[in-house]
Amino acid sequence: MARTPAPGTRDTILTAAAGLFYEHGVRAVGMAQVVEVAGCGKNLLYRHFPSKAGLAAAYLDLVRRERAQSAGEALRWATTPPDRLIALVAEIADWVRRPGYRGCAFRNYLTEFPGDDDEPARVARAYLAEARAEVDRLVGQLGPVPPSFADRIWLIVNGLYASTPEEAPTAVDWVTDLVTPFR
Amino acid sequence: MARTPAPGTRDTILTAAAGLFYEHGVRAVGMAQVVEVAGCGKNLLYRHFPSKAGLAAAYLDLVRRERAQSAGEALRWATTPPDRLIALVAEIADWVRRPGYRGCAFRNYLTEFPGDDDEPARVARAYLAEARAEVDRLVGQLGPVPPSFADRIWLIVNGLYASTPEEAPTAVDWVTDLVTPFR
DNA sequence: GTCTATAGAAGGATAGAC
DNA sequence: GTCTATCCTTCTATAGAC
Repeated sequence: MARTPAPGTRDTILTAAAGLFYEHGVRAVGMAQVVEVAGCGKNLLYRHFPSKAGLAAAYLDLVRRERAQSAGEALRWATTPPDRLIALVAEIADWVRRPGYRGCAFRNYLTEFPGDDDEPARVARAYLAEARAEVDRLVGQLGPVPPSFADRIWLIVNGLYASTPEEAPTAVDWVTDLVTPFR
Repeated sequence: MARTPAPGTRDTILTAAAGLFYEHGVRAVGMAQVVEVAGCGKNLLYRHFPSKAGLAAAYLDLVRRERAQSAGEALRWATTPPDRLIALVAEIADWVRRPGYRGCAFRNYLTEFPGDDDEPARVARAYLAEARAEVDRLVGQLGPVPPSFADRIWLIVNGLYASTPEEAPTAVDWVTDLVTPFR
């Protein structure tokens, strides 16, 4: 009889790769390093993922799902558009303040592979476009606002992703100030 | 007499390397590529620069000098602290809107080599610390401001570096609004 | 002839892919 | 584990300017 495939292998490999990719950057991490941390053989890695780009795409998609779930929970109890905007920025700030935060995974990938249009780059760009669209949507529900309002919120979001843990609350306080007149 | 060494060789190599490093990222560019674009031999490259890290450090230092000169010219005619803050952000926005802009070279390097503490990383971190200190200095000269004022200006600056050319004016307009009461 | 420059191969390490 | 390719770096061979 052949050996039964372990059920959680793909997740084990993906979790190991995600941690390494985020901490050191995708380019800096080799496939050998991934299999070492994952504790599996190289053939098993290539059975589950077609290439390093495929593994990177799965890594970014994992982060996307984690971010979507975390944002969904944070926005669950915020019902009005201003409260939802505050909650959205506060959730990002919580992420920035988590130990080991090393910037936005999607922006980091696009910095590491500028001009590329492979699968992980498309995942990263799609996430950023969707995040921007979410800001536009919430600002549109705010009521009558100056034409630059959404751009300013997005500017704060972009700055927040580049912030240190100590600077993160500044963004939340500022967005709170900006949307409070609409509460 | 022996053949006279070409005078501008170091600058030629450095300019070629800087263009490649900024456009594609430091990790993505090989020394052979630098040699090819510079139009020189590998011997000459390693005679002028000790290693790839040394070349990367010289690249970041070149950008630092370019940025310092550009900022110096932009701030020359702005005498009051609020005008100088506006000019500082407007100069960055001009940089962002230049064709071929691919983010802040210093932040990009630190994203490509997280955790590293080699010479180019130190150049990058020193530049960012100095830029933040400059903001703090100018805000301190504004007069009595809320305690978060400098953090908010810095948040805009960080967001501006991550902006598209179309979004860049938002940052300038906002800073103008923020400092106008102090003019 | 002497020095510098380029071109290219070689070494040693490490990468991704099978 | 192996195979191929590429990385950075060094070294050799050769061409060209003085």
